Amino acid sequence: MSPGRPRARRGEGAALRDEILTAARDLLAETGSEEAVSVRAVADRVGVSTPAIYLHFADKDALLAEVCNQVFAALDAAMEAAAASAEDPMDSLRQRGLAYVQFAVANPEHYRLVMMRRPIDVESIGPSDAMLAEGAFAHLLAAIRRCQEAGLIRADEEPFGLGLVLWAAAHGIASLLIAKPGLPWEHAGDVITRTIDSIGCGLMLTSLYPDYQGALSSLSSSAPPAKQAAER
Amino acid sequence: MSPGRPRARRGEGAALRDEILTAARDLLAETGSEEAVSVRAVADRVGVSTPAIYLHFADKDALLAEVCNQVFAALDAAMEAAAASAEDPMDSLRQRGLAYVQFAVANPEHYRLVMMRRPIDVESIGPSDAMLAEGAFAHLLAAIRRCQEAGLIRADEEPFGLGLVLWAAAHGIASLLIAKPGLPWEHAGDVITRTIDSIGCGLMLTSLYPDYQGALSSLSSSAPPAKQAAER
DNA sequence: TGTACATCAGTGAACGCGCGTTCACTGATGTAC
DNA sequence: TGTACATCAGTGAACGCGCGTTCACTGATGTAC
Repeated sequence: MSPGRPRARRGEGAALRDEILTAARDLLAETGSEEAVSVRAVADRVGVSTPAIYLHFADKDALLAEVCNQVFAALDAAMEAAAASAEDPMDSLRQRGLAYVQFAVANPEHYRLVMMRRPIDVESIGPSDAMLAEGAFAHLLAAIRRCQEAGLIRADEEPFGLGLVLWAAAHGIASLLIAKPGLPWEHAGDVITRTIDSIGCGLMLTSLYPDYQGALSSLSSSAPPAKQAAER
Repeated sequence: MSPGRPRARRGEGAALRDEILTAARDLLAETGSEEAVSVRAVADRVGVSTPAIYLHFADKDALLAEVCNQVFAALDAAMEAAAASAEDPMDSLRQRGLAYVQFAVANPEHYRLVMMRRPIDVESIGPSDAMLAEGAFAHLLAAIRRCQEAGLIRADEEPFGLGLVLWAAAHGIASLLIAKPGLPWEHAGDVITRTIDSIGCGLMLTSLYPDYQGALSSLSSSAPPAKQAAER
């Protein structure tokens, strides 16, 4: 910190705030460890003394909360970009799922921060109201509604419930990839597409056919001879 | 620690080891926070001085590793018990999934410890070799094979890949419930069964019908009029 | 145009805290002779 | 049967560390008169 960075001009103190947030994000990415993101480490990386952080954030939690908001925004942007190239409403859900997992794998410690942490405030914390109200989840719900309007999912289904199902499915793969990198993920791509296909087509089936068991077994009567293959 | 617990007899020092493990598990459950499980806190709860822990465990990591093993064993036991009452091989998978999520919700901090932690050792750690070799995952693979033998899933599918899909699906719900308790989970049960049904029947469909898209649309031609419902 | 002064954007040093771990020790228990 | 002694199962005090946060301060920047 010997030479240090130049002191900001009168009205430009807020510029440091952005640098602090960027430093925190970079530290997460480079160290791959939330513990490495201490107030001291962030200040050091910016080239500023430790107490300077407190000129811009009330405390460490406030700093991390703002990082969370930025990560959620980036996740949303990634999913929207992927969905833009979708061919139809159902493919839009699929592309979102793929983009979700890819984002998590590309930014594991960021993902861990926003989706795998113990909630600080057990009561009040929805999953960051911003995410629900205008973020990635809201966009997912809109995509589900478009599927309903296209007749691909029953219109009397509650989009919120379906959204949770899809979110949980994508989150399952993403967080398992992050928490258990030692698993033999050679065919991780297969697991992802397989899950998405299963969930997607299972969703359509159970949604279009309340009696999906019957539909399935009527299909099974003309199914390929899986049993014989098993008996080889 | 003033009166303390009686000192163990000559050959009985190992009894303290079990008490330490139990104390660590109880602390996790009661505080709901891994940070609360310090070597000091564990020793205090057992009624023993802090260095006494080191007579039975090389360091804190070794202690936590043993707790992990116990939690994995308990998870396996819960799933096996649930599967015992299954009606058929497919229902066995379903019961395992339900039991998995129930275990996680009932023991959130234990689940977090074994399934949501950053891996200590990035390289060597498989997901605890014990789990893969003889634990819950191995039992899941066996259950999948029984489905294949019954002709419910194609025999030429790789059970390991399907196992990952199912594990990820259950883990998705479990870890989302734990990490985001603030979400409106009023119908958590619906999300669970909905996911299990979707995955299960999607798995059967995509597995029995490589051309599941065709099968789905042939079904769709005789589908209930979802489109009209959407147009009301 | 010059100067006193308020304010803004920081700094350096220190606070108390809890942590994992180590060290030198103690005292009861059992065993060898 | 008695006693010296090795060992086992611990204890008490202390180590250094990094953490979040606070306090009193400094010095450049702009403004009022």
